[in-house]
Amino acid sequence: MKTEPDTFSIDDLKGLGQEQWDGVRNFQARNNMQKMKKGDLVLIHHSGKDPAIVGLAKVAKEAYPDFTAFDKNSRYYDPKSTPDKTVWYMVDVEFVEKLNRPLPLKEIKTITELKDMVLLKAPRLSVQPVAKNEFEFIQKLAG
DNA sequence: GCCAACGTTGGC
DNA sequence: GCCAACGTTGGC
Repeated sequence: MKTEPDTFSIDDLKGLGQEQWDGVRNFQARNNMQKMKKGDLVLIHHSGKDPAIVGLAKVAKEAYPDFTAFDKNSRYYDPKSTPDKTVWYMVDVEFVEKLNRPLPLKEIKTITELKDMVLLKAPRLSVQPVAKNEFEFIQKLAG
């Protein structure tokens, strides 16, 4: 899962312990969230300045309606989604750990084992699948 | 249903 | 700050 550290960083998640991953307004990303199961591990990636995979989280609650879409005052308000007919969903994410060594995007690009990562092919997709071998490789490298 | 225009994201 | 990639919108 990607996030802008200026908006919500791994340290923010660490401080809160757990948080609702709201504001996802992209169908592909939403579909990926709906596939998540409680306990699934999640890599957290910072986008923007110094893009890097920075930490680990896990799914604390499976997909449920993102109510910020119903709130006219929310920056994530979307009239397409109503309580009766929900379009957007979110999951709850729980902090697990920060990587001992954040893995910069620049470095990911040079690693053969990680060359097929969705992160490199669809940099704009905010919730994306990670292959098992990719995940294990990153854990071993940066854990 | 297609496609141009536009806005947003994210890497550099 | 720029630009490429991509998703969404709206006119036809």
